[in-house]
Amino acid sequence: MNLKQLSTMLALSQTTVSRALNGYPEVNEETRRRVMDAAKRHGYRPNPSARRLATGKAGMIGYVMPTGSAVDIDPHFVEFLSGMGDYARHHGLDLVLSPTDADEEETTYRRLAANKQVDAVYVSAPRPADRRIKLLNQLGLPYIVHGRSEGLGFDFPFIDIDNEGAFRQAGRLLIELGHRRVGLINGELSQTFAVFRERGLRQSLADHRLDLPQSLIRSQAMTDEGGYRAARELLSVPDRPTAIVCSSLIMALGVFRAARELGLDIPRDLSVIAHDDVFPWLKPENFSVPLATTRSSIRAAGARVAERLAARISGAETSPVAEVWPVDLMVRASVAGAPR
Amino acid sequence: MNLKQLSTMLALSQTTVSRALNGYPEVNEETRRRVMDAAKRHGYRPNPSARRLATGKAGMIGYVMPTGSAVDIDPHFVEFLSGMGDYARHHGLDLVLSPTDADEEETTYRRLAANKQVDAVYVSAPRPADRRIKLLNQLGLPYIVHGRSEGLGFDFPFIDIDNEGAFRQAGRLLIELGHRRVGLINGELSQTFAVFRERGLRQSLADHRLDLPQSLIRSQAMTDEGGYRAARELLSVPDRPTAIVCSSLIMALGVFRAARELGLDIPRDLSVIAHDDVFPWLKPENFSVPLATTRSSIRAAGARVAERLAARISGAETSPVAEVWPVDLMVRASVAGAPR
DNA sequence: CGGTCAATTCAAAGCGCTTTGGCTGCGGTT
DNA sequence: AACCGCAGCCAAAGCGCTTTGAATTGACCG
Repeated sequence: MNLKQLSTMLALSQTTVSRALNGYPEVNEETRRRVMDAAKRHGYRPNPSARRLATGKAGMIGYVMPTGSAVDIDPHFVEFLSGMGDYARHHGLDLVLSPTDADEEETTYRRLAANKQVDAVYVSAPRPADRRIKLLNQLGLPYIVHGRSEGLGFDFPFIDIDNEGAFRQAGRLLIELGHRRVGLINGELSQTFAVFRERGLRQSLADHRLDLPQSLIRSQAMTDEGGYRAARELLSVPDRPTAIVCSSLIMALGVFRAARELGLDIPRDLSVIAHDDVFPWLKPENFSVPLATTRSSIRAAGARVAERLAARISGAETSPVAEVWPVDLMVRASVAGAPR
Repeated sequence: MNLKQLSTMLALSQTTVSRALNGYPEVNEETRRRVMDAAKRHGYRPNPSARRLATGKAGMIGYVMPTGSAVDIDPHFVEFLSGMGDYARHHGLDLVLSPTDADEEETTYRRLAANKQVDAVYVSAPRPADRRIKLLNQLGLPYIVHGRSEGLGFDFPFIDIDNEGAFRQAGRLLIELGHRRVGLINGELSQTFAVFRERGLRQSLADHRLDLPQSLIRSQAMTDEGGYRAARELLSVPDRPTAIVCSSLIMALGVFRAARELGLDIPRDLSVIAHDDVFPWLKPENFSVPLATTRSSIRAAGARVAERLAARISGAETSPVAEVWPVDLMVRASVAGAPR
């Protein structure tokens, strides 16, 4: 069932039917009703390829997905995706993933833009001075960055959580509890969020004339094993930290394991705070000692990004709006006063 | 730069240029070279919408993604996706995710098929007698199922791992080690894989005239908390199992925690074997006691599904090929002889 | 009563590509 | 010398939709 068939069936022109369906005003209300009705009854659905060709709009949101044996997509991605799906579902948007070799990202963005394969894209895990953002800006393809980038020299639309504030809060709490040596187990510093988190923690310490020496920092892939290794290293020196702030729940698993192996009791000997992106399958309150966290739902962020992308596509949003979400500090049993 | 421009530029017809580019034989080799050359030099890329409209082929693989606040996409999905990406990337295929309310899946499949938005789809997490499979079969949209379904009354193309064999092996090992009471912490039985795993374990026990009573089985969502709860229940009775087989690494986290709380030593008091889908961020060898697993890379499966979908699209594969992958049993320190 | 205007409707021109159905030469046949 | 067959190329017809520019109609105006 296509437009032509439908319109002859109704003894109307394709023009009118098309307009009736797309809500144009210059169509008689009764005619519109007839058309809508017939369309529904015959299950008419406009062919998206044809529509795309005619309008140049794709009705899709794109994501350039770096892949390759060396690239691990982390589990945060799927939560974020769920969030985008939550929004997209109600707005007839589909999501297109374009898998790409890590070193061909640029080509892929260009292709998506040139072909108008998608109306907008989102950029995740931005790095400082991220080249993708520069490129997108120049291509004129609508986009939203999930996270932030620094040193780009222009404003761009993003949504991010207040990573700096989150870790500043975490640090402040620990200091108030008497901790003086606080360790940081972070994601890789090539990611902006990790830079911000370090900055936040450092600042809370500086506010109390305390230091965050390099020896107390580890920055690496956010895996269970990474957390474990880092914690072993930090905790195996004589002057070990009495508290650790850590960038993900998965890393925290490794931290707990390391503490156990070293015979350190949480929170008596070691306080731990981790950032929680809110996974349905791993919850901080279920850790062997309920884990204090800085919490922000990455899924909610996904939904919001989709919403803003839709706004940019429709032209409702045009300026480089910066949106920073506050982060909740959830105090749980894994923090306590510093051992003395 | 479009076909028309390119062809006038070359003083050739669109027909010839199109054919040259698409490798049709009725084009002079030298002409073809010239065309190819000019196309590359000017960065010509055929507009996919136009091509789609003309050919009816989409160049995309679809996935109907159930979403909604009640629906959690589990982290396996992203690994699977990575795998599809690994293949798709080299073959110019994009992936389209159509987020859908759980109860509108059927509509979405129909839409994808009717509009030819995608050339093929894959179906994940199949249930027994899965209606989606029935529907796809009838719609004539190429598809591959990742996993199996039973009781459909016809053959369909799928790829699955040998869940039954895996858990049979796991059971056999435990029995040989002297275990007589073996518990099962499974995913929900609405999923076919869970049915197969239970069947496999039951069979290994039956081979030795042993029973798998309902009291030793828990089937539920595969979360850390689920694993914990189930393990607490199984282990809190007087006649507790001496071994537990468990359907996922994430659940195993909860099992370990429960054992720790109950003062049970792994493997002295309790042997544990879990199924490992191979996550880069959580590895069985890094558990507090290295965890024995039945292992199969879900990412590899994703790549293979993409490959077979491509084959079905091109017509290279037509029959309902069933592909079942063997599963490796990785024996590690979490299993030992039964306590006596 | 001719003319104007707003409300509706329509025919037709694209959008950029693939594909059908020729057409043109030229070497080779008979 | 007339005829074939084939390699190579082309014009034009779609694919199904949106949108431009015009036509039609009836109400309303002076």
